[in-house]
Amino acid sequence: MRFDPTLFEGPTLEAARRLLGVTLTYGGSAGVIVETEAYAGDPASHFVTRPKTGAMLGTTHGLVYVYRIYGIHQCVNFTTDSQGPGAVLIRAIEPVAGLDAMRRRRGRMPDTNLTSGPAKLFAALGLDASLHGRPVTQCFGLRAPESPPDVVAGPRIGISKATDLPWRFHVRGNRYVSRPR
DNA sequence: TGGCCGATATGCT
DNA sequence: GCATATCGGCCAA
Repeated sequence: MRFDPTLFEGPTLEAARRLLGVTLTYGGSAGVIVETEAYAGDPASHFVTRPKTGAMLGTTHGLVYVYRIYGIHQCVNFTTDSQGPGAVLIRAIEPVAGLDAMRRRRGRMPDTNLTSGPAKLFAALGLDASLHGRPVTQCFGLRAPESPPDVVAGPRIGISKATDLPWRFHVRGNRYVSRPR
C-alpha cells in the first residue's frame, strides 16, 4: 500500500505504532520496520534532555533527526506531531533487500544481528549525518503494509527517566527486534 | 575549560 | 551477566 506521509503530522504514539510494518528503502537496501519508540515532551525526550539540538522535535514534523550516542553510534528518528514535540526512533528493521551491502557494512555476523538495534540499522543501511533535517519522504522510500502487524507495547530501552511509559512498540514474534522476549 | 552523562554495541567471563 | 570504548551536548564555574 501507499504510505500516507500525513502520519507524521499526527500524534507521536500513533505514528510509532503505524510505522511498524512499513518498508523502508535507502540506496540499494530495504527493510521492514519491526521496532520503534515514541518520544514526545517527556523527561527522556531529547526535546528535554538536549534542549538545543532537540528543539526541532518541537517545531517540525516529517523530518529526519539523527543523533550520536556514546561517541561512536548514530541513530535515526522521524520527527512527528505538528501540535507539539515528537519523534519516533527507528529501533529495528527486518532486512528484505540489499543484504550483501548490509553484510559488507556490518561485517561478518548472523543476519539476525545486522539490523536488530538503532545503531545497527543505521550502519547497515549506510545512513549518515547529512540526512539530518531533511524530509523523510525525500530521503527514504516508504511502503505501507497490506495489513497492520500484531503490535506489542512495552517500556522504552536504555533510558533512566520516564521508564514507566509503555512507548516502545514491536512486531510480535519478529526475530529482528533488539530485545526479543 | 572541565566534568558528567548518555534513546549502544560488542566482547569477554 | 558485566565491563568498556569513545565523544558530542550541555551546563557549571
